Amino acid sequence: MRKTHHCNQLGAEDAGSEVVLMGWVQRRRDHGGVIFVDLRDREGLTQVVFNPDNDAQVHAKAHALRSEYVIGVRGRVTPRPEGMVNPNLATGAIEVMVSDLRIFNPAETPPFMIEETVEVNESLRLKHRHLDLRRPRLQKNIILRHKAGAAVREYLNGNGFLDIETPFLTRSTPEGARDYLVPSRVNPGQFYALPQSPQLFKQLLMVSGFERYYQIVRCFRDEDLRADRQPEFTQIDMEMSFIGEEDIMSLSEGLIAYVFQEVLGQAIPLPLPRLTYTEAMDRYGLDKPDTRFGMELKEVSDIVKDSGFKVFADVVKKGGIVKALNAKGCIDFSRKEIDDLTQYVAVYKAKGLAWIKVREDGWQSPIAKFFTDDEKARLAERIDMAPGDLIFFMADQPKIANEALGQLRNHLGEKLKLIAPGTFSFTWVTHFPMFEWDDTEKRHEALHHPFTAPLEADYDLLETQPTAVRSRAYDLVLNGFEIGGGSIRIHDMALQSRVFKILGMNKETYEGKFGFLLDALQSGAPPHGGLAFGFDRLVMLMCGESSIRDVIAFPKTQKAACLLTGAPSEAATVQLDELSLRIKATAKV
RNA sequence: GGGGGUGUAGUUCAGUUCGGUUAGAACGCCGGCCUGUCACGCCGGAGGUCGCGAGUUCGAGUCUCGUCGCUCCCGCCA
Repeated sequence: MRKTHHCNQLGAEDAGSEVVLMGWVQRRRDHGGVIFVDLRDREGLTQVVFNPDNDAQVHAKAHALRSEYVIGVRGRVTPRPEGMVNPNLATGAIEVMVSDLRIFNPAETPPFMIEETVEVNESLRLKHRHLDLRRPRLQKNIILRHKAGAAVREYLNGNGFLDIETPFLTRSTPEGARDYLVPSRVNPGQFYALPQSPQLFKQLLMVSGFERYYQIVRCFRDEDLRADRQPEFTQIDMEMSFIGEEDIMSLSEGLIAYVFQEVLGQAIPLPLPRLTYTEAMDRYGLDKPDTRFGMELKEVSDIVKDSGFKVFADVVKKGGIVKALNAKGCIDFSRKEIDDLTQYVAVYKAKGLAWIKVREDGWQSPIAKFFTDDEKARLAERIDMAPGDLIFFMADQPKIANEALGQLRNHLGEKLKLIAPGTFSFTWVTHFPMFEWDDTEKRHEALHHPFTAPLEADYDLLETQPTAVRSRAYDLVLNGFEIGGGSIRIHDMALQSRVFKILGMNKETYEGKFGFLLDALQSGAPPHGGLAFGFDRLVMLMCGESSIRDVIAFPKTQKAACLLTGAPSEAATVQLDELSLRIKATAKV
């Protein structure tokens, strides 16, 4: 018996032919006489029929069938009787009259139904992931993921990129995320690190002259998990030589457009819109703006800086900003709803949330009395107030005010249903700052990574005013998610050394950690740059999912555990001995 | 490390407000009947460590404390 068709293939035109189908019993409907079985494989469902008049022996055998039994059937494709066609099924015009049945394997009753209709607790799904993966949603997601990966390879192969593998057992580097460490047996007391990304290797491949590299590659970061963050995740990693921002951005856009066209049949108009980091922060408060809806932020610091409202005036005097968000037509928000929103922004360290309800006959607001008529008029114009509007104000240091109001904007966009389902809204964000001052560590940190090139126009500011230096980094944002990011790299040893110094690394430190990179930069390094896409996030958005767990075949829980295999687990003493490791007594077992 | 949500039958949930008889429903499962169903139908049945552990109480699914899992978020994530 050999499978001749998938369960989505047969139609009226196949009537009369003898076929063999194999798959799982989705559902059985036993009428005492005739028995119907919906047979499922990865492609679809076909109704197969056991009729005692046709073959009493096979019919008797079919009584034993239960959900998820794995069977093979041989039979004749038959048009369904008049009025029995099922329009909801791709193969609904026909059925297969079974003449031979093989039960390859019976199955226990599954812990949850293998169908879409029930939402099942996620820990149960993860424990029985092999069963969860049988369900239509994950089947669809995993297949879409495959198609997206295939399209990526097609596009990059066709554009002169070489797929080159890089090591997983590599060296721990300072900065960035916490590394996953792997002890070395042959070098007691020493460790490899799993790569947070193949960053340095791909730069070295450019130095080696490969010109265009890509890899769909696993990366590892030992940080706390989120709906869009797993400890191991997949990047589409790319690097190119002899190029600038424009080259890599247009190539990346082309890749995205190709993938969306091939996988979803969706045309993405190019070029994609661009925002500078400054514009993004100004208009959306976030460096990964959700551009699927408007409701942009407006800064009003200049209007309120001398106002009688001390909270606003003082914030501006201390270098802070005051920004406003106009929730159009939301005047009917209750006191409780506004309180809830205040709670919402408090998560982002906002100290309060001032508001104004714009009525036909004037403002209703706890803060209205503090403003002069002139200030009111200017605010009304700046914020585009109209009767029925609800205005929110945030006054704080720029970082907090932007973050809190930007998150509030996203929250309201969802709450007010301003986002049309199925929308894909891309934007580039460019000209990120090079450095950020870390107040805890009392030093500058690279916003992107230490190998990102500064904008040439800002070289002079490197030592004098590091936080004003803009970088040649760019992120690609889709629906408020950072789905990709990259930069033009430093290909000059002297410049790289200056950047390391600003990051607070002395010569010994960076030569010890990155000596191999500095050597490479002096060995004839071409100008180069690249970009990496978060493949899981991209696929998640393409699938319309809200967690990357739903596009990863075997994901981990928030505690970084695999409920299917039971990883992580304790190691045997013999193994630890071989690795010269001992577990601290204080470690929780 | 912190904050929120959640855990009751195989599954999804109700019951918890205000402690009180034998913890319910739907789906699934098992058995019987049924020859045109496709979420088949009808009849019958089984199935519970109320996450776990303490405590309060005459009595705890319900109250208190602790603990564990899952989840969302903050911190963290070059």
